[in-house]
Amino acid sequence: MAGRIDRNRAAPDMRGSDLEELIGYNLKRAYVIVQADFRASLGKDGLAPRVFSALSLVVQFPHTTQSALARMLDIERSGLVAIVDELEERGYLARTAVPGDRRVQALVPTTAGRHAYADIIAKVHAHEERLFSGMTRSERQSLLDLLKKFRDLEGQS
Amino acid sequence: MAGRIDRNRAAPDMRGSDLEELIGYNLKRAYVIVQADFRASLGKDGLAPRVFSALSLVVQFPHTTQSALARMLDIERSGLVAIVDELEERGYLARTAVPGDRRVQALVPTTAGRHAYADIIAKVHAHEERLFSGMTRSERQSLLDLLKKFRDLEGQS
DNA sequence: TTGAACTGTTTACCATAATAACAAACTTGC
DNA sequence: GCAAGTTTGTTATTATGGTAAACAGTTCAA
Repeated sequence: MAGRIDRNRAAPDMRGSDLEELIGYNLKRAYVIVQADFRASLGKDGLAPRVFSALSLVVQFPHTTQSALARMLDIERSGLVAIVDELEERGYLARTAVPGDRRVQALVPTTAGRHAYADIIAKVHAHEERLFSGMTRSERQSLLDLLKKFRDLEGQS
Repeated sequence: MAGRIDRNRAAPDMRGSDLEELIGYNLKRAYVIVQADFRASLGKDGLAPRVFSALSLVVQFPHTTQSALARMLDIERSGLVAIVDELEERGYLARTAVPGDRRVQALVPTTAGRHAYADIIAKVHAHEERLFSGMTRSERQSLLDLLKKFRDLEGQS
């Protein structure tokens, strides 16, 4: 144990490092964990997080346009095309013509889409329940509230 | 205002949606905001977040190997090669031979690397200070603590 | 001493996203 | 009414960040 290079297989302890005290770094690490578990929970052929979030909004706010959806998700509308394509291919929504404006196509969930969403949101809730089971209800609520507060403060881009 | 499709340019209000109550979704949105501001704070030719985090650990834990560093950052060691290459090209660290094991190359920060890191960490602290200025000191500490607690619980992958 | 394991590395690949350009459709100012 | 500007959905291109598989050289353990 003298003068040897540390060659442990376990992750070395970084406690007290600058990194560990940065919110940004911890946010990223936490996000990676949650995202990986989300995917695992929805299975190999499950919806990717971004596709899920689009479906969620289409189910809860039917007849929104792609542009409006992109603004809600805060992504470019060009990026939404592939997401909507996938949801349409899965039969979860339809692009429907809007009388009065031939540019836009309102996004309408199908019955299958609403049913699939009900199943999926249940799995997602179970995933968060399991993943955060080591934290108390009030700790989870605090975390959620703090994240929302931060987004409210900085989100008016 | 009757029967018309919502065509506002501003981001529609998603308050009360399922998405807004998911920790994972809020985590991601917060992460995207912080990461974008991080990059903006370090400028066009500044270090990317992952390169910064590698430099941080090399400065604070000199003579670690690439494998150990990859475990600390929880990324694949193949992915670390390009990061270490960049830091070496910038003259911030050196790969040095380790007597007794010709496989490993200990990562040692240069004097320039330590000075650069001091500058950069100051900018990073200023960035977080500015970004979270809408939250009280104790709110920020709570957020940090909750994120660390979550990582501690789930991090033993 | 032979087989297993570890290190750094390259190559290939995948996922997520932004940017730029475009045609079609709509709106506005005159 | 009409020209100029704007919005919508779309494609193509590019950047980024990461994993997986394979490999040669080296070390370790039975």
